[in-house]
Amino acid sequence: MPVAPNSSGLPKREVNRGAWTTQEDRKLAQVIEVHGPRRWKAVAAKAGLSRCGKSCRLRWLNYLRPNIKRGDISVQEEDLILRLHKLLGNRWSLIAGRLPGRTDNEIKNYWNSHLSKKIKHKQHRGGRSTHMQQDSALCTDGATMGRGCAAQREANGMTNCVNFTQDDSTGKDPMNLEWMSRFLEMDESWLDFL
DNA sequence: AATTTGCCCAACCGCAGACTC
DNA sequence: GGAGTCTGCGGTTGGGCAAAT
Repeated sequence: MPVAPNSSGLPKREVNRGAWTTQEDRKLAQVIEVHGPRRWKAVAAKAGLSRCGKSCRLRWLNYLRPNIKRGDISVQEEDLILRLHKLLGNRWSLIAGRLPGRTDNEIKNYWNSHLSKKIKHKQHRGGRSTHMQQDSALCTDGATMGRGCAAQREANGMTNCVNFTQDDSTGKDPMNLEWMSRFLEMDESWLDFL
């Protein structure tokens, strides 16, 4: 009975899974240093790792990439996440793109473990006037809204006023959190139209 | 001290769009 | 234009750990 290939094309049995070892990290970092962070399948092969390309990419983006900030999300960052989520929905990569050094995975985890609970808790205590509550009114369930809600807004041309790209996700973006925070304050006005 | 429960986060999976031939 | 491959994204899972019992 042949082993069914996974999405990377490699037989499941031959692919290493689970936590990365420091040795694997080192090998991956070395290859990326030489060949750059692209052609992930080739990177995995060159590094001699029994990992699929996707796994290598994820490891690089979420852990090995330079300028990564880990843990200790500040109050300012948290506020920014809340505001951006209100505008963009579960578009974690876009939100992460506005938070230098933060990854989409980290923000997604932070949202799911901290902020979504905060919002629920706040909602439970009554009142629907804060922007956090508006958020849940816009997108009833953060976990299921996903691309749909944000895509809907894109279809309505609502993201035109906020031209987000991910090119600056490495932290080179000159825009700082304070600027973005102030911008979002202004931008909230369009929510009244919803 | 042992077991259970709940939380956090790294990693995986499936899908869709972009790219290449 | 179409098929195959690659890349990026968001949702979900499961292992490890700490707190609670």
